[in-house]
Amino acid sequence: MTGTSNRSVERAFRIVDELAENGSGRVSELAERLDMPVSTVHNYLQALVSTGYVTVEDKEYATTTRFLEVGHRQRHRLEVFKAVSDELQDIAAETGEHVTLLVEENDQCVIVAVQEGPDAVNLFAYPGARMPLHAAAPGKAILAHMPDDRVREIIDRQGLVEMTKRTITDPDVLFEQLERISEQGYAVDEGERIAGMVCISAPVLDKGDRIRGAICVCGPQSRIDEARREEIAEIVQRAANVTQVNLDYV
Amino acid sequence: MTGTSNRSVERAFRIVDELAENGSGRVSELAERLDMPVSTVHNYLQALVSTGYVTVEDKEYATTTRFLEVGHRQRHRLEVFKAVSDELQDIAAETGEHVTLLVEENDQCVIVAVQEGPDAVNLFAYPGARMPLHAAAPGKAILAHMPDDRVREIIDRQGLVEMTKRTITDPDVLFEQLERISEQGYAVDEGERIAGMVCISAPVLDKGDRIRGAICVCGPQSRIDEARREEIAEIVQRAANVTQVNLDYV
DNA sequence: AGTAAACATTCGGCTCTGCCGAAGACTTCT
DNA sequence: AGAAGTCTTCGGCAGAGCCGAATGTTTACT
Repeated sequence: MTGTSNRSVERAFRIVDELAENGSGRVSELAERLDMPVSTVHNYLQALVSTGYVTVEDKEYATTTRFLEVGHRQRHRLEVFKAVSDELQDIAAETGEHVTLLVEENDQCVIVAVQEGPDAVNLFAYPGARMPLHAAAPGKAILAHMPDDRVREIIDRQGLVEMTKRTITDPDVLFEQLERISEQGYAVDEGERIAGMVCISAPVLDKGDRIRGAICVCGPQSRIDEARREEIAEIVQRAANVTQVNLDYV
Repeated sequence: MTGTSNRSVERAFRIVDELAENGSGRVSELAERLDMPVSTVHNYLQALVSTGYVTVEDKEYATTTRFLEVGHRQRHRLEVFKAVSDELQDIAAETGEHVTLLVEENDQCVIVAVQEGPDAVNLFAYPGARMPLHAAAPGKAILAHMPDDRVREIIDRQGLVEMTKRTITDPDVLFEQLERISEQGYAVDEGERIAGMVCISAPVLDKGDRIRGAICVCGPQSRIDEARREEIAEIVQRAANVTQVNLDYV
């Protein structure tokens, strides 16, 4: 964990990040945005093209489907993804809402799979999308099953960023909630990440009680009252349970 | 297009490729496989970790979900992907088979989206998966709508690799088929890429008649006889047509 | 437990590579 | 046609990456 790095690698991926950010990318445009000399950016782009991770058409550079490929390959090796199999689709059909599978990675909560039910609201949710752990139901479900000092580390490094007026920003409040979540077996958030959205999420644990991910259902507040919330909680917990069992056979 | 490159970038992505290939990755293991000094590989991995594209847990290095993210972002900007919207799902439901959307990239045929119908055989098909253009129905559908000299260039660079006994390996035979495909509006292959598989594919063209991609249905030969084949051809062509129209509004 | 073997990580001095200014080719405006 | 902007090539220099060897750490075997 020393500061050992490699400028070229860093720069190459900064360029990739920039391309991913706003799809486009002409040489001088990138050079300006990244504050690098034009000829340098040009060199890097040449190199990236020759790796196959970037293409150029009419001087317009863009990332290729290699990223999709690498991403999907990794996902297929993710045990919790294999274990969840058709559960997401089943829940989506049963609840009609927006269903996701999420895992923790680098102190963040990352969507691994998305399944939209027939009534799903159009969230900006796609595999790979990230969010803070403290600011949504799945993240809280995950934190609730981590050792306390690990949670504290994450808070130290990432802070408790406010995403809406209802986001939990007080560590004490958070820890209190995590306690309750771990007891009741599922987490809820009401507009803590996106105003007007309710999310209900259950954790997936392995045999050693290590947290492996969370299954989450999201829908608009207007549609999800107290009663419906408990109904969904049941469904999500059941799916998490099935996944948990599957984990042993993947 | 000169040989200008950057060793560090090249090496970094060779490491990523290796990680993607077989998920695993300890330092010395990679060093051996890539024929690089251990300390060098170690340095690169450190650099890659600091970019966020690679993680390490217990000395085991792996690619992160960043790749998924970058891939999906790019896909969302791909016009033909947006235009196809729910068509794939509809075809999958209607035919019960394995349905894909593919595009050309760097002389290859790449899967962009997959939708499995209820009876779909389990192909090793995921977004980002690549195949030669000449060896399957979608690739042929795409080639059929490219200028002849472009096709010839691709053959020159890539050759006509034999994937099964039935793969087309003679340029003359290929050109003859492309002619017929372009006339009849769809392409078929019977075990040319995977023995025992039949694929039926229709091209998606834009207003300028430029080829943008292909929609493809795959199923086992046993289930797809002459009559069924024509039925599916109808369905695929209809979907391609809808997509084509949508292209103007995305 | 103790020892050995395998592996990961740090260090540092040498070399070669990435660096970028400037010039030259294109392209796109006015 | 000229001008302004952009892309690409070139080349000499500085410092970044390189990797052998030493050190620390884990694993495996006796």
